Amino acid sequence: MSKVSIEFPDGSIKEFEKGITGIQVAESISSSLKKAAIACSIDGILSDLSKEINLNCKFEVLTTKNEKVALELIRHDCAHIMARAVQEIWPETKVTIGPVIENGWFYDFDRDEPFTPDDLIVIEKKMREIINLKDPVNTEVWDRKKAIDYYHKKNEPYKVQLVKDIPENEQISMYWHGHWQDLCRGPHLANTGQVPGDCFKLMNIAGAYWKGDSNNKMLQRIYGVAFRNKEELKKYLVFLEEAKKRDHRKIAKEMELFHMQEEAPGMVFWHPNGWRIYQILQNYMQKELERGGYSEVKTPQVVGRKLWEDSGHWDKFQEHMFIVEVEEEGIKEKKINALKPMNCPCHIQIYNQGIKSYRDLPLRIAEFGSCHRYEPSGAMHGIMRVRGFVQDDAHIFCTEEQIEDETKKFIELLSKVYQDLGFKEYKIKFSDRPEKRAGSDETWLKAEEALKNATNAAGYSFELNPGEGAFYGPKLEFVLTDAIGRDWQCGTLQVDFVLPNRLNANYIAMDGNKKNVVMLHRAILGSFERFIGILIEENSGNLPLWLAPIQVVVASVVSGANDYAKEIYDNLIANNIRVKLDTRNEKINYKIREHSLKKIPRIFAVGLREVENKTVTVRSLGSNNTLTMDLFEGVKELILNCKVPN
RNA sequence: GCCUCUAUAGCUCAGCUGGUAGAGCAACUGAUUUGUAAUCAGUGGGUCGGGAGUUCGAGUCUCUCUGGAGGCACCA
Repeated sequence: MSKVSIEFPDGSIKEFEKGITGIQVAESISSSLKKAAIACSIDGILSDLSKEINLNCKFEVLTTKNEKVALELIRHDCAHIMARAVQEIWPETKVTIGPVIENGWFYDFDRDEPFTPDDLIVIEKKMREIINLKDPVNTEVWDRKKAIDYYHKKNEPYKVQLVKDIPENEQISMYWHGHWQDLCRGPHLANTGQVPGDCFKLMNIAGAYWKGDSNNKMLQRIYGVAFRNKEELKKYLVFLEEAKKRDHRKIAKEMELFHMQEEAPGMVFWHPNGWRIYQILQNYMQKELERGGYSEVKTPQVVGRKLWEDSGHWDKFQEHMFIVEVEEEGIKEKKINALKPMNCPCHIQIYNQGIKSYRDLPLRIAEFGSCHRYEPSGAMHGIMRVRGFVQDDAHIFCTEEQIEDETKKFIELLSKVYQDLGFKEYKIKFSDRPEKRAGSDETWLKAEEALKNATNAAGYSFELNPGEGAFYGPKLEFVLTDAIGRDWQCGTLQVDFVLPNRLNANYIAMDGNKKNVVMLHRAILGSFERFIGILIEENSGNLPLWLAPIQVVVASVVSGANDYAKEIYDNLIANNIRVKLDTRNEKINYKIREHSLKKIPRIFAVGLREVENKTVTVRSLGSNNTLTMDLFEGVKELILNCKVPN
């Protein structure tokens, strides 16, 4: 009998008899090479191990070296096992797709009855039963027509559609474990028993449109998470619990930052503490913008319909604007206005006052622009996505030649600001032309190239986000994540050749001819609301001193120290420190606990010892140690640490 | 907007299969002068998100509206 040689990832090569099955291979190798999951690669195409091996092939064995792949396979097979479980319990259920995602998988089903949270428990139980069957996995490549007929007979209309959508040059690969069948390109574990039965959990049920299109039927999606072992699963679930504690909506209550209520959905009622943070941020941004060569302006809230029609926003976003109708004297028809959903057309109005020369460019117009958008009810999320918000908006009017330099300057400014605010890492995404757009392809190409080249020239890399650009131009997105890892676009830079043309924003070029100006839309924070939300979650509410609404509490230990405490308080007030005085007749433990829960970064505790020695005992949030220092030194140190970054 | 879930005192939550609401914290009053994450005692506070229905009777069941959560879709 002839032999096959198999190369393992650790470099070793072993010979096996031809015809050996993948499982036999797995069983014959040392446990260090063997992991729960094992897959093989034949001619570079990953396939399952249960297939007989008759060729010389290169194995990819999933050892600890390749944990990532192993985990992918576990999650992938969990999706199949879950779909099988669902169909075994509710045979009328139609299956659709079930990909691996971060931390787990989901599978979309079509079934008339909705799944309930209790059903998840039942499904989980069934999944464990299936795992215990250790059904071997089989795959076969099928002819397209055969597959379509098969799914027709089986009454799986979604699978028929999926097969039809597979490109002509791709194989139709069919997959079985036991008698249960699915359409899948693989790869898979050798048998269902290789999924550790205690390392997955079904998380939640959600609606999702077939093919992601809201015109299609809504399917029922079940999300699950899976890990290599019980400990990792537990770790993940603990992480989720911890992340909930960092939720900005929860912390905002604890710190008394803001509230929202039924009468104004999606609008923020800022309380003194929250408004403090807001103002500190705004003052900081103002200073940075001033230094960056921007001029601040203020434009109207209510603007007539015509301007939005001219800009193209009316056409695309009409239903998402707050419309203000006014009955004007002597005019029969009501005048239709919109609460401004953005600032760009207004800034162009300022630009358009008077004739601009190339010598005026680049012209940077900034506004802390209050905007209102009638967001769909399901889109709103705490203060991260709201209907009334303020952008740190600016538009840079420049020539084509200036795009690169302005992009570079902008990214530098943005990274400085993010650094100052404690964000060392952020994703940059590049979004190019969407399906529905204004402007010619030629214009788009020009804009996309300009933005890409400028970003590259500035030394930054980005990931592609195809088709996600604004309707008037491509954009760079600067993405931060919240406590549970959801992405939020904060900063943005957009190149726009379209709006200046629609709204006649021109300049006189060096050669004396009139030219359309180029407009760069940009924001660093994005909106104060979203950014503050992210800031809270990033820090669990423990803001750096310069951003904290209350920086320090002076707390007396006994009433005999109250006068001294007041003296320190006055001193700090005079030094512009945001300070509170606590001379209540309470134990110092009580005061420490209360102020710590409110996330106040520093506590100055003073008792009779401090009165006598003219000292303060300083406690920093999160530290169990206290430090007694000379009063003068203590105040000096505090003032130094409260300084706004420069 | 769509799917699922959810809404009980200021906050966090309990209230089983329907019999007109409970706890802790907070608040208020009094006592306590206290050394780094809760001092003690007492008092007040809700008609159970709004509306309708079923029922002798609804916080508890049904419908509907509104808000919120998790997704999907959307995101100028």
